[in-house]
Amino acid sequence: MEEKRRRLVTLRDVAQRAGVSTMTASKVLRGAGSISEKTRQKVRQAAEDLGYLPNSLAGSLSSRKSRMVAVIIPSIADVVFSEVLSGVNSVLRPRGFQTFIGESLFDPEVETDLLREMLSLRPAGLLLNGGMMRSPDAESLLERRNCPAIHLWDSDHAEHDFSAGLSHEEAGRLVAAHFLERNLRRIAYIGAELDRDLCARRRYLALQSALRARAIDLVSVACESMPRQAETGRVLTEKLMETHPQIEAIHFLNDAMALGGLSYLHEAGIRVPENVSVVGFNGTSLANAVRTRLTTIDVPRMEIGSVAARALLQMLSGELVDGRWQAPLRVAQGNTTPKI
Amino acid sequence: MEEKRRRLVTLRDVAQRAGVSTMTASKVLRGAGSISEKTRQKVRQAAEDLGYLPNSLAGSLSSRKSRMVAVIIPSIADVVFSEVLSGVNSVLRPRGFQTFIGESLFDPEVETDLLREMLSLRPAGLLLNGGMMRSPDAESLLERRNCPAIHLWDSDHAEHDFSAGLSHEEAGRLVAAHFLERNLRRIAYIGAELDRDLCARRRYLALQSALRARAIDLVSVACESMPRQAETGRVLTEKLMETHPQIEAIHFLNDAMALGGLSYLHEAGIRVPENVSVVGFNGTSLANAVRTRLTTIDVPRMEIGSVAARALLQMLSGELVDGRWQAPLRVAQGNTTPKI
DNA sequence: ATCTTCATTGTTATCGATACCATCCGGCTG
DNA sequence: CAGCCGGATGGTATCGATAACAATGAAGAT
Repeated sequence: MEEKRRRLVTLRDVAQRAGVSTMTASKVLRGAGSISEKTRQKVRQAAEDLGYLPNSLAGSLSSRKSRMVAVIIPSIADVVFSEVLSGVNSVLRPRGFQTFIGESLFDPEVETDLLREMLSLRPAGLLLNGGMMRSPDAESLLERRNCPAIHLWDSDHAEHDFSAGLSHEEAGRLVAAHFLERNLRRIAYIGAELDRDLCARRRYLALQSALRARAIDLVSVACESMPRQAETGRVLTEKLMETHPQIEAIHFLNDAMALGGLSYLHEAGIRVPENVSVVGFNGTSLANAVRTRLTTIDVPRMEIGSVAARALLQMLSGELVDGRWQAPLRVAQGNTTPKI
Repeated sequence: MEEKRRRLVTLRDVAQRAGVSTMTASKVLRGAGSISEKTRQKVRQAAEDLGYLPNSLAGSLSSRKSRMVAVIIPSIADVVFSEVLSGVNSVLRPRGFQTFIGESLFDPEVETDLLREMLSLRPAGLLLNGGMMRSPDAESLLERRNCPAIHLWDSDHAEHDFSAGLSHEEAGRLVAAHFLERNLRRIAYIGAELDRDLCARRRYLALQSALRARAIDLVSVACESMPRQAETGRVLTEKLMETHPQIEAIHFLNDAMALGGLSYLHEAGIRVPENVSVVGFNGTSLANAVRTRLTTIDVPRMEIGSVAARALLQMLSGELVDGRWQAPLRVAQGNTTPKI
């Protein structure tokens, strides 16, 4: 234990061993400035001999540059966001950037705290999940930031410097169109935590208003306090079918909830899609794994992440990126809605 | 853009505005030392007026302490690890620690790079996923670290300062016992990427050796290059049933692959569990969501994360934690294996 | 009235790097 | 041969905080 607390090797130690100044050693190890090949060798050798590990706290403080990128997403355990994250990582990691992940759990307070802590580390860039309530404190932190900020997941509103995501309104309309084309009229929506997830809410509202344009009322069964998981989908579907036995089609907040719903429908002897059609959202690998291939909206999650990351890199290299990138959306027809 | 590059407010600015020394301001904002209430007020007011955001790079450099914890897991997009991560976060976040996440993708090279970069940030602690190949460079980096390190996911071997995980050997034995109790004799294993995921491999080997003790040969169908997902499970199950049509039971690497397998069996008209029994691994929410409740091994993933995080906190506060924590395992009987 | 004493506040050095600029020196130009 | 040039190197200040200790001053003790 005592041994572990020993002072780590510093650049100065390396320089001394190589018989050069710290400045020279610094340049060699960063690959900056012009240094003779002989000196480079010496320094590199010394660094290796001593097992030198640079201290990037010191480096970043001094140069006022860092290779850390802060990312705030609602939930790590939700496949949807973790896949966006994978996309981000796949671009940033190979370029030597570290991503710093914060989990807001859809809570604006937590998000504000995270933002404060992360900005304290003076990251090179900021990736934020869109579609959340944002506290005034958070807004003011964002204004004071001195790094590019990119908005993920939501491209309906262009906030910050760049947005990469999908149009949740379009997604809602796509579902409406899908149902209408199939002459389904008695339609329901099942969701959860809509008070906090503004993106999901926007999909819901878009579906609702598209239906209302055809004089159709959308039945909604949502629970703010239950998790957005299969079990919740199951429970809410049961509740829906009891109160509205004549329903013909259900759109779920996500695929997991849709699967839960399917499982209830099956047990209740309700046939899909003959009696009830089901549409999920996300196009997760689940959707195809089950016996009944779920009709859902495919979202290119990895791509959203990688596009956002690339935009960030461009901004860091000085190019003035601006605007937004909108992911292409499509209905992936499974066999939980009738084919036409 | 120009505006964003302005110098941020420093502690000195705050101190000047409050009419005190930087040291005093520092103490107030950290809540250290003894400072009069009047001065505290002044400093806090000044900090708020200016929108002061501490620079933790400078703070950590100076105090040689940080509140960053580095975590390296194989994959963020895999629910299994992301749930462990959520457990970690749930403990560390409320205590003001930042987790720094690296994704190794089961690649030792990547892991080594990550380790180097993360240690460069001088984290307060290190959480590593067990059961991976580790390069010699990585080993030497680990030896030179000056922070506590904790092993996640694997508790068969106690490495580093503490391990929190499960016994993969026990898991393998549990599955063997489950099959044997049900008089299943023609048994197969389906997995992927076993060359890199040593934990999964250990489960497989434990199953194999437990069966061999009863003179039973385990049939194995594994593919190193395919992802450990539903689709792979489906494909490999098809392959298995073609070559070994007489098989009675299959254990899959994880629940997702098991679901893929179930979906194939169903389509091929093979009845579960009458003709073939299926056991997954993990106890993910999927397992219960589908019509056929999957028999699987329940692993308390969140708890593994939170136990590890608590152990880390204890070590940071000076208590000499040592040893390991082993997660309780149990077979969750679904209806993909016969009841007894 | 003088000396402690303790709470409060300030001074200086340092953490480990990089930025910026000065210096050195061998070779080339005129 | 002086003067200039540019590649190679080093010196010093600085980044923005904290550690360690010194200094201040008012209250209480003798």
